[in-house]
Amino acid sequence: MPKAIYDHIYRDLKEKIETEVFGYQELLPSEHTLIQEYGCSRNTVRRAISELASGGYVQSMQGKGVRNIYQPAFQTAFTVGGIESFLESAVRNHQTPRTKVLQFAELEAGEKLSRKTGFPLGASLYYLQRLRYLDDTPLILDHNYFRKDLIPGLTPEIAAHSIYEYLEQTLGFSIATSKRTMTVERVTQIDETYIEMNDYNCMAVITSQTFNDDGIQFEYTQSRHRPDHFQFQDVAVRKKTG
Amino acid sequence: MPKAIYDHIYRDLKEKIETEVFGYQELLPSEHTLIQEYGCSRNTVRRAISELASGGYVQSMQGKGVRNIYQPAFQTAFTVGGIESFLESAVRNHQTPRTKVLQFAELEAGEKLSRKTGFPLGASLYYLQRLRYLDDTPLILDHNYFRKDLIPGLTPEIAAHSIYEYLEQTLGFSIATSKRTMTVERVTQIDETYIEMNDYNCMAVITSQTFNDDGIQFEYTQSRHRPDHFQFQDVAVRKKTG
DNA sequence: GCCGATTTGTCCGTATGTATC
DNA sequence: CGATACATACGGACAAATCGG
Repeated sequence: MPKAIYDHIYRDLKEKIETEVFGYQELLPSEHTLIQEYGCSRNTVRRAISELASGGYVQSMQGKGVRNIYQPAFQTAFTVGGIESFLESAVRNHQTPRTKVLQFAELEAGEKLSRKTGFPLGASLYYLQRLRYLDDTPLILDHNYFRKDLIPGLTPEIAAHSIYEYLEQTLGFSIATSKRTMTVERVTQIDETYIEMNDYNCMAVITSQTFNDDGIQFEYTQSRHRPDHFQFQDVAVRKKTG
Repeated sequence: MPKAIYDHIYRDLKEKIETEVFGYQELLPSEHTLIQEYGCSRNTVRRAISELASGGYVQSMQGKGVRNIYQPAFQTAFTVGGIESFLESAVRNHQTPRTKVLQFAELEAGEKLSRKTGFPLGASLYYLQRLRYLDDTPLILDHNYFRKDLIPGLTPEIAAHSIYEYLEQTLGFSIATSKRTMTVERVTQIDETYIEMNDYNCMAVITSQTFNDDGIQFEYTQSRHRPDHFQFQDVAVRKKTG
């Protein structure tokens, strides 16, 4: 719960951009002006602007100003921007989520699994298979591996609701960084068993390693999406070559 | 070409992480120590660390330190992290790139095209269709739209080499922000004409809008990849809910 | 549990450089 | 050329979280 000043300014400017108080291609007020408006230091204003820039809202131009590059018409519904649980994403998109736990097992990370997941050799893991429904249509098949020692008391009931909520609310444990890889893979027997593929022979696959706020990896997940309901957005900023 | 101090520190620490001078899960030297080592201010050190964090190299923990979360074994070859041209990406992955220009046309942005691409209504555009080979195998089919007024003198010959290089080297014009969307779509007739699909009936599609350093969108591209050679990596950081 | 030392997080004010207009 | 705007960097202050004694 950041009540930091820079975060307040960030949210305020973001909202003004989203509601088109500042139009597309317009310049934002100068740093000097914003300092007056918010009654804070230059660093604080700059931090807020810098976060807007990394989110693709604005672009700073030395000597010129800060341009709004946010196009409201391009904001599509089903996004997977930051770290977001299935439940949170569904709610944000006004969809009804449901989860069916297909498998709930415990196992140990052998050499092969350790190399694949990034968990230390011999780690005790939960393995879950979960089918995710949106508005009663099965669309996503998840294979989750969690470190057992970091998630005490995980049950199929919790897994059917929201593991992230359990982590954050009950265990007071927060998610910090997630490294993800997106690929396209052929459908498997299991995919076809649970998901109506409509002739698609591929799945959109997100493989992720997730770290808690101590920098310890507690999750490895392969999330297999039906292609026609998959979308992933991203903003990249070019590094100056030097 | 940033010769900024923070960038020097960033690169230095990044290399020490990549070459395992700092091991996975270890703590980096404290800010205080780094200040001594580099003989600079705390803000400068913090900026370097902050960039490492957003790249998924480290994670800061208040009161504890900064943990290295970089796993060398997980660095796969074919990545599409930041903004990178086809040519640059191929070189980085030690592959031989080749481009064949299939179409080179000029057209005007009508209402439909304007809505699709984000270009202003009536803008004069170049439309290109390009087939991209890696090690002599056709793998990617690009549909590019460029704003003609921003890219004077574009020719099929330039398009066959590298448009980005032309922009940066010849026009002295730099790329700043790119907004991208990844989806999976069914193969089209055109895809199948040029790319050997091996029974795949989908393509991995990256749709991107790219802005120059004046914050003006100069490009809209749909890049269609054969699934078995597509991979996209990403690092996300969880925002504290508040 | 308390306290002090350490470490990161936030914020301020200022100075100087660079690019634009 | 001077004025404006963003970029980099410094040094200092205080807060918050952690850790060891």
